[in-house]
Amino acid sequence: MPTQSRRERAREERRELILRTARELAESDGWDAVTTRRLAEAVDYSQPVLYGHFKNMNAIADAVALQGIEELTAVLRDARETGGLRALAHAYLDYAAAHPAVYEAMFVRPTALSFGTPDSPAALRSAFDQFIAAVDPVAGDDPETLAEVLWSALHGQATLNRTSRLRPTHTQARADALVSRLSGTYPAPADE
Amino acid sequence: MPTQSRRERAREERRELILRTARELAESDGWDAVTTRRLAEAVDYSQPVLYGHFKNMNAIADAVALQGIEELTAVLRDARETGGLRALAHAYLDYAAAHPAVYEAMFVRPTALSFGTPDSPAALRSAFDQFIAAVDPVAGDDPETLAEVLWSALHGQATLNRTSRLRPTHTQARADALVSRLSGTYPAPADE
DNA sequence: CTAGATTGTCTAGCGGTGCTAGTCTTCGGA
DNA sequence: TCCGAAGACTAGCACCGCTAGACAATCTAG
Repeated sequence: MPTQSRRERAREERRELILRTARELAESDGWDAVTTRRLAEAVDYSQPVLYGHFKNMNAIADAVALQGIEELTAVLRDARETGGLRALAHAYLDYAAAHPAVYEAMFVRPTALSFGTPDSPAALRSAFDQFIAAVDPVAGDDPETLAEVLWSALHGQATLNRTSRLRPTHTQARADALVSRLSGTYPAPADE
Repeated sequence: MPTQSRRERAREERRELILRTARELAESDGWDAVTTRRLAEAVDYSQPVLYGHFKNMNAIADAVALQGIEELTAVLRDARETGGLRALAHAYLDYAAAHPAVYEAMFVRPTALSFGTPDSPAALRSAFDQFIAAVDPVAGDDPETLAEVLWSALHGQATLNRTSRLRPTHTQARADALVSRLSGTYPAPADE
């Protein structure tokens, strides 16, 4: 049985090598640079080996996205428990800025991951739950809608920040303004 | 002079034919389907003709994006003048939903259009001015930041709506919730 | 210990992509 | 009328995702 297991272990390691390499390649040169040939070259195997582990190139990006969602969920949970809504917002934008390629795989590239409500990979639902928990204190009835508003607003900032479509000097101010307005605590408590 | 003009006119018509066809193709089959061969085939010319009018394939998408920005600006101006912030928000999302490929060319695909503040094609600045004007009544000092917050929030909703990452039943509710919170006119503080 | 089946891996190749060099043809101006 | 410019095309390069088919290594069974 150790034989069988040995093979499975090697196989799993190869899979992770591919994933890790793809992620690094994407993060350093963009997803366009992650081609079957280049990726195969980087892991020192031939292209067909990739297809023994993943259905196609897209499935590799999807797998990276899934990793990212789990990471992001942990980051968001921690931030929310520590510093509430404002901390969560900044943590989200920080993560997107720090891992642009992973972020792109998660939420920008077309993906086969199911987001609706059918059987989302649990990780997805769990990430979204952080948003619901974060807005709960300030949401009226229907926290889910407000959570969607928050998430999409952050997502918009993350993507437009990245593509240089917003003033790079005001990323913090935008995040703060969003949180203030959404939570209803803005005009600045008068002044002190 | 009519001779020279004749050529120029024909050239301009060809350019517009390419642009129109590319837009239709993108809108019906997605930008991935807009390849030099297919596009050339559709306009009944050979591929090199495309390069006589545009530097490369990306420049064609950029040109479509520029058209879209002008359209969108007009739509936003009209909505804002008629129904203020709320109308502008819904008009934005409606435009994005009605012309997904053009929207993608404008704000999702990597583009060579300069968004910063250097010499944005005027159309860009003019579109953004609609957001500033819309939030001005409810913004404190710094309407520009709030305008960026509004725009990115709408952009986030537009893109996540499109990729089925938000509940399709609640697009209106999300837009309304965003506008309410940003303008500060929501559940009514406290409860009555 | 050997025979056969399974698994791993590779080379080679298909059709498609963006883009360009080189050639020919058509047309406007002197 | 002749010539140069502009228009258009065929052919081709290097790359892409992906797969078929051959070969080598390994495990399983007798």
